[in-house]
Amino acid sequence: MLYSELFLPTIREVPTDAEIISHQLMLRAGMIRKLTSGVYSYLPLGLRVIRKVEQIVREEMNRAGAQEVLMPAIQPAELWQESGRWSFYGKELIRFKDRHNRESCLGPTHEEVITDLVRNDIKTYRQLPKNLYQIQTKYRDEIRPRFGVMRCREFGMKDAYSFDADMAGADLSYQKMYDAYMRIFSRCGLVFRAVEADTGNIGGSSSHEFMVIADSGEDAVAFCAACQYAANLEKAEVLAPETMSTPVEPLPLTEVETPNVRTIHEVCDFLKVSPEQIVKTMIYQGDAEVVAVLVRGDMEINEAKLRNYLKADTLELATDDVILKATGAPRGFAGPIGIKVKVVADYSLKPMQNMVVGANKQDYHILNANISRDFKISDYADLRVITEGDACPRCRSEIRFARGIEVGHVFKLGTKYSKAMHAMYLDRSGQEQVMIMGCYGIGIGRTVAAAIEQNYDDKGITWPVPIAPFQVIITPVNVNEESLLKTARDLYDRLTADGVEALLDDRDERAGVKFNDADLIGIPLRVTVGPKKLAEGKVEIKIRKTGVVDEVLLADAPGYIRTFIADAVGTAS
RNA sequence: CGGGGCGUAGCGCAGCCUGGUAGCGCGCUUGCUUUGGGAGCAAGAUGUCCGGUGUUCGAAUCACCGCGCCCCGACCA
Repeated sequence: MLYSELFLPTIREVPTDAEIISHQLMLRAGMIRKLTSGVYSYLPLGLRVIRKVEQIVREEMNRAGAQEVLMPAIQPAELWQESGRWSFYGKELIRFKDRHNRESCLGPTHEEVITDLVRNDIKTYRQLPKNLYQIQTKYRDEIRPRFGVMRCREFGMKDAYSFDADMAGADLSYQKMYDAYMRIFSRCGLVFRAVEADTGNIGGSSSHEFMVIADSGEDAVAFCAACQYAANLEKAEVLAPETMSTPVEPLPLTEVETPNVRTIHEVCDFLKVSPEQIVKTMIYQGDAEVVAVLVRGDMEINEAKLRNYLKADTLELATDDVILKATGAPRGFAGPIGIKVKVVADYSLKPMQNMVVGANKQDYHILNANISRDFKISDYADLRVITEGDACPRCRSEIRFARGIEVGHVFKLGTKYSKAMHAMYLDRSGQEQVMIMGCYGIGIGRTVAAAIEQNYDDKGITWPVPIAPFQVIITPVNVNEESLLKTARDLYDRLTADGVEALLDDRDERAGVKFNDADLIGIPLRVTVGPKKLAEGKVEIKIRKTGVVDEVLLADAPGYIRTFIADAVGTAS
């Protein structure tokens, strides 16, 4: 490709509305342009990278035994009503009526369509297992699109769906996808971690997220410093305290006036106690029941855990009315003593003694509350958010936190969709059985953005070779010198003939401009064709990522370049 | 949806407070010079000042109503 013909508008200045580095660099490097909030066009350079990632995904999916299909973006409401998600999915689903007034939507994901496809044509265990995938555009009307291509309303996603006859088969399908994902993200040159995750509204029994470690990540990951354990914060298990603290003399229950003191912070200041002595009492409204949840004052309740514990579809903080009814006091003074709803406590309550609790009475708290003497707890459970320094639930070593970008997610769906939509098959004995499903997603554009978050410097992007838009850029320092341009052209022709993805910067620009553009767009190798070295029959080859410059005889350059690329691509895969 | 901010040339911004006929840098066009890390000189082109309504002799500037975008919170690949 000739640079002079490429549609590659680079920007020198940093666009102010781009907050994170990948967004800035994708704009500056002429990869993307925004059409409207959360909707982007890919320009030639950006699309080349997208295609590279897609190709890696395709190769690994095929290698894992999945088959590519392509499903529609337009989907009828009936399928979604059948699965129950038409009412459940919410505003994120872009709905519309066609000219015949039929309710439709733009697919945010394809469990319904694939399940419909499979149930119509797969009838027997002999046809199972199957794993079908597609790389297709998804539509989600995100509450707040942000970070450029990282979180947008229209985006490219690889989604795969497995169908198995039994659990053992489903587990194997899941493992194959898990392994394929490990290879995919490794090949993309990413530093990532597979973490245990909550299943969210896709549903199902278990799941892993593939997190690219980056400070700009929207997700927090808890991981063990010693073992392989890693989990999304909302999933990470917290162990019950092993040892009780040394018993102290229970002090008499004392009610104190705490005018307008509501938050943990205010209580600490007012009563001169530390948060560890306080019990936080939160009133939640589950599907049908109202519960009081207790956790130590310095800790946070994990609503995902609570929802799972209560087996509730919906869960939210109780309204002021409900709180008043349950406690007899306004928000801010709830406590377990005399409360009129079921009380569950996080394990963190177990060792606490002489605690500070709300008095269920406006402007009052109670000192020296003790479990069983003063109030009862109907159940203990793991209900809090893990904190840094907690014990690893697997090996009891120390938990640390990192930020991550979720680029992939694998779910064991079980029978959630196959049951609702009657995806059945006949087993060996002629009995009708429900298929066991799994689903597996990769955000293509997000993977590209994540790769930039991990591969850049002050000059621009430093692409990992396997996903670079071009492998080498050839820069004649002055195209008005015939010999330089001709040498560069010959080298370009030779490399292209060898199957190397080369870009020839034949623009009549100053060398500095070309060098800066080459650095910005991040091509792994730059061959500089200049008068000084050419007089010795040499060119310079600069490695973008390391900055290392090698002087190479012109005749040796193609070999040098092919070896470099083969090593880089080979090592990664 | 709640809270904050912004909207003036392709990009980055000033001008707005205190109303008086639109400006800077970069980029773009042409010419000459220059040519190994974002060149110099000269001459140019480019604006529904987000939109509407109002106030005023006069509105980018003041008021009201919209719209769009960005950032912070609940969602997710």
